[in-house]
Amino acid sequence: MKTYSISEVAKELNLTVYTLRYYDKEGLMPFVERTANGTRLFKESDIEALKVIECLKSTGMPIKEIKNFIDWCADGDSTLQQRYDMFLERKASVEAQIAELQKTMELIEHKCSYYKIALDAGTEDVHKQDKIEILH
Amino acid sequence: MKTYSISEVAKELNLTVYTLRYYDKEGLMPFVERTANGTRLFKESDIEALKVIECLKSTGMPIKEIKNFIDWCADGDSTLQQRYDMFLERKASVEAQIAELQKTMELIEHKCSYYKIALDAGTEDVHKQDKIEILH
DNA sequence: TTAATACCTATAGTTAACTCGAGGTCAAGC
DNA sequence: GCTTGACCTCGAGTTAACTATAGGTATTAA
Repeated sequence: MKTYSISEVAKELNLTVYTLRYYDKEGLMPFVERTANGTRLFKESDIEALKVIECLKSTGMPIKEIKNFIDWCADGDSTLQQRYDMFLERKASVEAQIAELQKTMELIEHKCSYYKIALDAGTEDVHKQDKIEILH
Repeated sequence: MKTYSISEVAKELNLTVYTLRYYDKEGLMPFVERTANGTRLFKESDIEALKVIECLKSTGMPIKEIKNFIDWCADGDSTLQQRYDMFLERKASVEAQIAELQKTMELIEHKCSYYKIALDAGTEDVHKQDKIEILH
């Protein structure tokens, strides 16, 4: 079975080898095997697992909680409920984050048009008839 | 003109007074006036400005960059272009973040249904005919 | 055979964004 | 007059997630 070195995996996942070793130290990669002298050998399935870890990280989940999930995976079927609940919770969290970003986007777009108008006029004074605001 | 104390503003914006003082120390609130003995007096417009700061923060912008923007605001019309460009850049960044979260959401939803099926079956083995994966 | 290169561990340092404690001022209420 | 509570500054401490360094081993290339 084909295996990959830590630097190959780092390149593939756009991480540094430092980061991967850090994740390992934090217990996120207990499944990665080693050679007799200690060098990590990543399997294809390990890379897939790391992609799931990256996915969880991109939802803003802290590493310690991701470790809980990894531990549950090793515990087998008795933790199916926890894992299901975790993903439902992640789903709700991501939905909330998207909603928040969309709300943020409204203000940003308002600022874009505000500054477009000011720039075309050459001065912010063009907005003086708006309710007074110091910072737009 | 009505003014607000730091704790009133903290409550309104869901921040702590520590955080507000920290922002001030970092130069995000040069416009907030003080009483003779040093107590901050927040105007309505200061609160509006802080909402813009919170908006920028929620786009992931670091405090030091937000400070640049605040400085530009104090510099007047000569910085209109920078401020416009900054908001265009924020807009692009937020769009990218939403797109990223939507991609994340796909995997999360896949995991939700994966675990729903496993949970109903009572075992993860129900997915054994899928391509072999260690971590789902 | 030696020199470069990729790997390893352990440990220390960095950065951002808070968070808190000590020590002090000041206005209001008893 | 004295206590309480909100405010202040300054500086130290915290936390997460890296990031880097030192010192060492093993494989490969000339």
